[in-house]
Amino acid sequence: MSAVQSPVPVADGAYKKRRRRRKTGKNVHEAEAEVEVEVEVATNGIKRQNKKTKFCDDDEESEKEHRVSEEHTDVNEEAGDVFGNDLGKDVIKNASDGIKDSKGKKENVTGHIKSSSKRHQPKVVSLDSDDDDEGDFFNPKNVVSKSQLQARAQALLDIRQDLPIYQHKDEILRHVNENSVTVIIGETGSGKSTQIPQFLMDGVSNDKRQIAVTQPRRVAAATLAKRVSEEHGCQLGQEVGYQVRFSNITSAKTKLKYLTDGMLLREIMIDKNLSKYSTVIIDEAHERTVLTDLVMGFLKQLLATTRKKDLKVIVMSATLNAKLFSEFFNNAPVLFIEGRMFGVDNYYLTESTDDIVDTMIRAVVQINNGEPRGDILCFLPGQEEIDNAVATLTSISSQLPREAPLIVACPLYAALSPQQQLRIFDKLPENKRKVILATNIAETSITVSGVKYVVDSGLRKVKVWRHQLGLSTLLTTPISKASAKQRAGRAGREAAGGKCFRLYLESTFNESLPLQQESEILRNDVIYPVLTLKKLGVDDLLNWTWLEYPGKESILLALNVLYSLGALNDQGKVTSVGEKMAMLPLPPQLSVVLLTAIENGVLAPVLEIIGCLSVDNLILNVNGELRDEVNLKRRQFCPLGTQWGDLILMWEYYQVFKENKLRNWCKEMFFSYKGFKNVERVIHQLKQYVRNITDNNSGDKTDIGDDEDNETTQLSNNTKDIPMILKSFLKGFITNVAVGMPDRSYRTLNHGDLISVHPSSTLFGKPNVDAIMYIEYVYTSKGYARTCSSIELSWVQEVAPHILGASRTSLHQ
DNA sequence: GAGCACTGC
Repeated sequence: MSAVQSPVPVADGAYKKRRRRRKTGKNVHEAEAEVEVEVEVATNGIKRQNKKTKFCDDDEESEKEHRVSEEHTDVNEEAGDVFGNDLGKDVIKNASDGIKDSKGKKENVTGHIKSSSKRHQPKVVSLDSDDDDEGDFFNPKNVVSKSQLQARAQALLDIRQDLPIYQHKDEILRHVNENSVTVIIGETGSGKSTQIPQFLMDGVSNDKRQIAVTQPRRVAAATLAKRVSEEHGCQLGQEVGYQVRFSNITSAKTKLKYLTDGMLLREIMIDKNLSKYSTVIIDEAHERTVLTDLVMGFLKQLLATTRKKDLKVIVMSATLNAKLFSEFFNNAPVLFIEGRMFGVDNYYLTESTDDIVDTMIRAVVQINNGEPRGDILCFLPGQEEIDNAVATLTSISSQLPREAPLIVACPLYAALSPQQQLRIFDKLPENKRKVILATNIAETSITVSGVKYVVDSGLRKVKVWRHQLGLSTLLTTPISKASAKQRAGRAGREAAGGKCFRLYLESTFNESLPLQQESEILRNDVIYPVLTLKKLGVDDLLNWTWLEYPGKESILLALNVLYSLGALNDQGKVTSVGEKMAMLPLPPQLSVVLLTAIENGVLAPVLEIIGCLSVDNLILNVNGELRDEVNLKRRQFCPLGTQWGDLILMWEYYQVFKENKLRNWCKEMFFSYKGFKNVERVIHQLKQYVRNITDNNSGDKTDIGDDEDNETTQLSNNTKDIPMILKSFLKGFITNVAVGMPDRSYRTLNHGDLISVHPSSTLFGKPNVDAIMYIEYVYTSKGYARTCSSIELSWVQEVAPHILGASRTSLHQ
């Protein structure tokens, strides 16, 4: 069975052009003109084509003008003329495809926000530099004088006042004042994330409480806080600050705080009433991360009870989902704000193909030969496709027509080292054109400047949790319309004339792409959410205020897992172990490991291994000729890891790093220096949590030796007790054991399924061991166990006596 | 026998 579906049949580089037209506020239904579009194809064997296509006004990507009714007027889509003109109908359709579905249903739509000419674009700062040794993204070191700050703020004020949103300050404030929940829909570039919080801050200067603005990503929280502090004319961390994991740049003076939604959830666990906040703004709600969903569920609950009168909630989202949010918060009013994106023309294939990389390359070559200057951003599903495309483009670039710019292909995905990632920001000479081949990382997380052309495969990889099977699979699937739009928008950030080439049929876009991606809470297991709810005393999980109900099966599975981990008792109440697990900033399984390690007296090494597991892309992949050489060099540091597998291997690497902390050593070994620095921060943070936990248990004190010269006997005595370290892990990953079979395969202990050691494991390619324990199971082309350790089967019985007997039968089938 | 998308505490 192939995991890769190719839903977007693609042809060899022939595009149908579809002009997108900017609306002017006149009758938008006026024109259906025909234009001749010439598409010149220059690769070998591809014909030159002339295509006639429609010039139509079904405007998905271009700037929109949202006209809306007087406040609280019910808008019926069928009755567009409540607006007094044809626009009304279109506004609703554009404003939210969700609303489009609800024919005849009522919507509260308020506000009218117009456009103006200049654009607002906060400076993009690369935070991924390998030189960043500091824990904080931004931390003001050199204090600037008050007058300098104010001069800067005054300069920025001109830009701010030119934003469309600025003209509607009073209107926005009025709606927020009159409603406990307001939904604000705004496109990229509308300035909603920077301006609305400031409006509120100016409006409630006598309130001692804070305004919180949540973001799904840490970098976004930090970047926004920095920008807004400048606009506000203060030092970052004074009136305006931010708080994310590992950095809290706030002070007693802070009125406006940007934070990640995970951070706010943590604050909810400490103070259910969020009493220090007057207003909570949920930004980027359309991304529908698990954490954002949970926060919204809690806010709804809070508004229904204790904070009914004095808490203001604002949900901010891109154009989709207005209906979902509005209905969830008891038909809260919806405000629309116009964005500042330039129009992007979309092109589609006229014929389908099954080789996405090949088609991508043809498209790039075609653009390079025929289109004016401007970088090309390509979206591909994964690393493999990107590496292939980069290799091909690099090899053919010298054979391209001399008059065309020279193609410089740059890969971009998370597993690349920071240095490699930074290549996308290089300035190139006139005669070269940058072609960035990226995963989804370029859709939201990394913004590249200079992009004028986007080539979109229409695919992405998604991790899908199958609760029936209890495992996750990594699937290549079609993106959603919302995603397609977001990707296309990357060509319209800086100038007009951007183009997006979609490597699928227009009918595929219209008819088969889903409106938006399935939310994360439906795709993932809900072990962490369920534990969080239990910790907060929610007993009736099935009837909790879920923004989207994850399903009974999924919840029951989570309850089962939590029960077997000891987090819940027979009655489904959270145990003292469960309480601790909920507070630890770790996945529940790793929390169990950590707590077990305390009992087993192997806390120090286990903490270090958990630290390594918590950091992504620590040990980088090496491709090509270097691979064997690097593997050989790495091996000299890990005599134990070679024998015991990946967990111990990581630990040995970390020991070497800890000794000298050499940047060059990391570079040579293809380890991420920055990653190891992050491991240190995780360990440091976890030690603080462990100290809190053990302090609360009087008499059961564990010295965790936070600093080097304070290492106690408990730490140093047992560090080489590998079996005890691995047994601690086994406690949390007892379900992830596979037994070595005589035919060199492995079969899982609980179901007897076939499983393979992932090629990235040190155990890969070695003779079978007695049994393996793995941290993660992924199904791609087949079932793979990642991060494997060699264990003895007898340990399973030792750690969890009930497991082995029960599963014998399935093994011998 | 040969390969993982992206976040968050």
